[in-house]
Amino acid sequence: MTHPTIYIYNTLTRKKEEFIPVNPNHLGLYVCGPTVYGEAHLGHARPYITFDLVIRYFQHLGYKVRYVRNITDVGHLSDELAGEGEDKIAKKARLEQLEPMEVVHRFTESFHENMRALNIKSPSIEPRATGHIIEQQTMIREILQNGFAYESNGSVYFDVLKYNEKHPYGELSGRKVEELYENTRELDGQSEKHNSFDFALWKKAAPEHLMHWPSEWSEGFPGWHMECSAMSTRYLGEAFDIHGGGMDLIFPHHEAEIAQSTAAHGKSSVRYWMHNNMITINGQKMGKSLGNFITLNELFTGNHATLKQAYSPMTIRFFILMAHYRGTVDFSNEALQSAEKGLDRLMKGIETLDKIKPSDSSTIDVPAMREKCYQALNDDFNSPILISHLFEAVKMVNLVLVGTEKLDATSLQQMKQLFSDFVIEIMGLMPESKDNPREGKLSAELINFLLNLRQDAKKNKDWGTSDKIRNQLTDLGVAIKDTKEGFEWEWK
RNA sequence: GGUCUCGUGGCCGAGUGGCUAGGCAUCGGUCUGCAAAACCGGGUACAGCGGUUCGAAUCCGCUCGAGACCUCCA
Repeated sequence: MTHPTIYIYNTLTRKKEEFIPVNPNHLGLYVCGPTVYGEAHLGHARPYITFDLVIRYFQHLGYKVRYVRNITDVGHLSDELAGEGEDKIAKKARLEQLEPMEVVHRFTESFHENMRALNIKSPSIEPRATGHIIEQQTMIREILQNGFAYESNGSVYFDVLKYNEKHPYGELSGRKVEELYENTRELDGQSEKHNSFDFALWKKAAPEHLMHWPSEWSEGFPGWHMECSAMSTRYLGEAFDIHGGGMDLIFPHHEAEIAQSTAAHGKSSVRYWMHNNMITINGQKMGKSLGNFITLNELFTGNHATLKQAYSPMTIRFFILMAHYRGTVDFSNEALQSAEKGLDRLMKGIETLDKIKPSDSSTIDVPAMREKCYQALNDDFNSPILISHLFEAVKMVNLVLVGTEKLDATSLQQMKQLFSDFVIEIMGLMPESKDNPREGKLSAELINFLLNLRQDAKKNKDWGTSDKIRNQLTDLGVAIKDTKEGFEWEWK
């Protein structure tokens, strides 16, 4: 099977590179998943939607995809005080008087619900850090044996200086070890480390620490960056195609991953590093630490002071796809509303296709449009360009309906396939049924009855009655659209 | 302070040397009893200054402004 050439921007080289899979016709992709200690917010949606587009496109092209996205349920320190830092999850658990695994379970479920709502495909494997302690310990041993780590007071640290003698440290983030000397902040508990920029592979647990496992070094827990190295190797091998995640993970997380893998196996396992940019709000990064985030559930319900209305999952999805993944996206009600209307226009275009009767001839070159769509995606997954082509297609469809353009049976079928492939399958945009919260008070039959009554009134030029029905129903939340044939309506 | 990114029409957001991106809003038109909805169409923007070039939003320099990373972060 031959595939089109895909160009991917590789963070490592800072340019677009031709994608060549490690194994022909296969894609191995690892994406850093969430730390499940709180509800997912809008910022979390971005990488998972971005890489959902990636896997959907590769699958569309016929690649066999193995997509691994982890759940971090242990390990990342929450305090700046590295020495006394406690696990984020353990901390939350203590605050809420819950077992750590209870917290993990709750927010994992919530995360999954959000992902499902956004029509994000489930990964092939969703490994958990706590389920791979053995693998992480094994890898730590390899790094120790290769001389790139040292034990100190029950903890194991990565020896950045020693590593840097043989392999360049800082390639991905563009940092140099000499600069790290100047720029790394002095933290407590640094005495165990040879250098401030050394990072923990294994951490000895404090007595009150709830999550810990036995090891030859200490009763403790794995360091911040081990899980991704260990689990990506376990499920994708020592060389795989793409590793993705948010830009904020480049340093130190992904830099550390490269160092760990190289220290253990002699080479980095990743061919292409892909990083999505951040979502901003008022020009600032949306994030937990700044407290300026809006959770996905809040978006879906409109239940947040900043929100002027609720935004459906597909609106969020479309909003994110309207920008290229490497640019920032600034949140605003105006931008979301614009996305909502744009999406509506796109989906209406698909509905319009079903109303079209094929002509004898065609004035539209559908295969050429399709080719343009492929080109957009092949160029580093340029979804905004793809969307602009699809809007062109919508315009064509509308012009066919009006009679300005023509589609024969073959072209009509090709056009339907175009939308089905690119909108539904690849971009993952699903038609959404509008909520009808007033259904309890108003039934569809009753509305139809009233509108038929209005039709009769209109025939008799009884505009008073006709407008009264229209105005009343409008006030009750029914959007009436008069058409040539009669009327249509929907919940507003 | 160090490293890096960005500044596009009312708003969002593509585009990297010459060819109308697109969406939302607005305005005009079609349709309609009037509306609404829908559809069609118009408007030529690229922070400022200087340079390279036949030609720059696109390359180079400077200035101003915004942001990211350097600590957990998607």
